[in-house]
Amino acid sequence: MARGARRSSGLLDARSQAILLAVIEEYVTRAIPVGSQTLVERYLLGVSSATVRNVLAELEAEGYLGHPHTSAGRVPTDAGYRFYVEALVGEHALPPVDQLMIRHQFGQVEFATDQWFRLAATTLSSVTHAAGLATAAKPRAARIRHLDLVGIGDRMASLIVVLNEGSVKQGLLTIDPGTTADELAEAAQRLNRSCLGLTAADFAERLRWFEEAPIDDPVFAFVRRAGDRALRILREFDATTVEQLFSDGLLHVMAEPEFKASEKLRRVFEALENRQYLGELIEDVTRGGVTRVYIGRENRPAEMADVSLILAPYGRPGAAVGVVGVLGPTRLRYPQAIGSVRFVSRLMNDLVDHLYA
Amino acid sequence: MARGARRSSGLLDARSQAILLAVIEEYVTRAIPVGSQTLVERYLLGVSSATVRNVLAELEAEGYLGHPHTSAGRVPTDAGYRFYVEALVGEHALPPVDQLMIRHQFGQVEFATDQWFRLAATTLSSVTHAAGLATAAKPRAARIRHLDLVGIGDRMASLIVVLNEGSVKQGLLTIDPGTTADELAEAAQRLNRSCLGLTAADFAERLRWFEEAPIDDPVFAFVRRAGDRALRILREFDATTVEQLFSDGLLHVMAEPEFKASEKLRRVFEALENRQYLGELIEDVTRGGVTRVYIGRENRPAEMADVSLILAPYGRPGAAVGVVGVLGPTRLRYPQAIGSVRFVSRLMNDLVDHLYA
DNA sequence: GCTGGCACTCCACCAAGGAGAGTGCTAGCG
DNA sequence: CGCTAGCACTCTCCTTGGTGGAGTGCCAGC
Repeated sequence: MARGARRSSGLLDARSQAILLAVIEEYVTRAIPVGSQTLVERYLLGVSSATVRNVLAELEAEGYLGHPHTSAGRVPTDAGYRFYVEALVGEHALPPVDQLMIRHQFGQVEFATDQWFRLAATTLSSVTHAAGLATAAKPRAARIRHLDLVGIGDRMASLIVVLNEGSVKQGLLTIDPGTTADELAEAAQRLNRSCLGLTAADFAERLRWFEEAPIDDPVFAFVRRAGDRALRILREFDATTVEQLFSDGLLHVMAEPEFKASEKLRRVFEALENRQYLGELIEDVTRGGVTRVYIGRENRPAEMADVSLILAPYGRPGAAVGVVGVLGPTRLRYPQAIGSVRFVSRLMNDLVDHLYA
Repeated sequence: MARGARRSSGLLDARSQAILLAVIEEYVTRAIPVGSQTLVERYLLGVSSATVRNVLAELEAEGYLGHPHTSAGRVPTDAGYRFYVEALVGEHALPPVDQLMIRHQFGQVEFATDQWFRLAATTLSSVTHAAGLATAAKPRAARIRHLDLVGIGDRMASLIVVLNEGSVKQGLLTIDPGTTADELAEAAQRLNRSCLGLTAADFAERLRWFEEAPIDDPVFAFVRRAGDRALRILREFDATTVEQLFSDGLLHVMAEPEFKASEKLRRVFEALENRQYLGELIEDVTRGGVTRVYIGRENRPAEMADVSLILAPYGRPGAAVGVVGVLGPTRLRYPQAIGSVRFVSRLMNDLVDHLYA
């Protein structure tokens, strides 16, 4: 029997696909289980509701649709969404007007690196009506581009570390009262000469070499101390998987009917807060170098079973990489969301490229 | 009639106060309206439930208690909490063990200014089980302490601006390809010489003075451009009321029974997101210089009618000030929360003081 | 002025029942 | 042989009505 053969192969004929598509789009917009009647009325399928019911039953057997209870309409399963994303729709480009608006906004912060990531999160959130996520671009191993020492008050100095990808870190350092600005500058210069372009590992080596130098020079002792502090900053930076995560619009998700009046979303937030899983995903995505979609239970943590994530990498694989994306209910406008995420990731790519051009 | 006189004066005798206290503490811990029976059973008041009922009726007439419906127990009103905070309990100091733990945590980030604020928010959140808030210390008018220019790639330079209170801002700048590190350093030095300690207004003046200098010197033109960029950074900094707001533990609030399954909290978040009202409060608190408690409807925006805020200033009024605090349901453990907030604000004070010692 | 007693009120909870939506199945049609 | 019309069935949702219980307000008596 042809039908049996098709079922086991997992392929769907055109009509089944059309109906699956209709179910998903209907469910995504209305958030209520969809029945055969509705489909016939709204999607002009040219067949009767009974026929549609037969097809729906098949789609359910294949695992693409589910049933909240016996006499309810159909709801897409994670597998249904997966098929939808991969075979049925792919990606929708952002409307040109949105593209223009977003480009404009990014244009305004072109020279303020620290705002890029925040803006990426905000933009994605407002365009997709889901939560927007963005991590700062982070190199696998930071290199020092520049060091500076600035006196703050009488017994404190601020150690400023500029990393190769352009981000700036800062730490405090105690100094002897009476240390002059010139002495600080001198110390900074010495450090700069000896540590430019070094990673934490190399820098540690270099400092060990310092260690063997004579101790009696007070400036030298200070240089060593500042070096230690810089090394610590560097190591802390390397150690964190997700340096900074910006998120915006978690409220949007909160407003979705499936999360109204429910404990679920709180769990999701909690899972997000500890960064563990997100860190892994980001690792995944940056390593893979392509946009990834994680639907519902495809997320390992149980708390994330009701949300989907779309993540895209940006940056230069050799130098520094980050991730942008959205988080929303599994009932997500995937084509639009994927398009938006990829658009923003390309924009971020361009911005980061400028830094290395 | 003495009772009538007392009622109009708004003063309460010892027993009424004891009962009001009992109602509030009971309600704060159990989150269910409290009846006369419960009070007699749990608080050993030495009188019968009927007497308690009479007192409760008086307290309600005075406006300290409310009634969800005719046959329900009593619930404190905002005025009730207000009286409780001002006349009945005041502030509870944090348990020494918590103090020690918090001091320890702050000790670990003593030299990483950018982590102070985040830690303050996190700490307050975990100690009070409400949302913790903290703004970075911000001077009324920023002054430049130090400028630096660092080449990034071939046609970009990072402009680093260290402000007087120690925070570091950063912006990008295009440069002519082939500009050497020495030229950048030279430009930075020139800027430093002429703008040290200036506010945005003074700096603008100085730059105007630059304007009139001969244009043909290419380094000079660049210095001018970098100056403009620095000025913009300075002005942006001055313009924002709340430079950075760290919050943590909004989840705690979400878990409270009054917000479970309700739209209310989402509104609160939204009201928080636009920073308008919070900015005003912070202005209030820093100007007043003392810890303030805003209970329920005392908050102007209607969305905030169900939450209370406790905010305390820290920093040096002349130099830089910030705010720490908590946000929770009106049903809050005020004494503990106030104590915690003030403790953390004192800690932050000490930290900031180090910068100016 | 306090207390015990009592009638009253109102919510929370549960069960019953009807409307509605949607299904699965079957017989019949082209 | 696939599609369709019809129909019985199922399950949710909503409304309705009834009950128990918690808590109040008031009154008479100590």
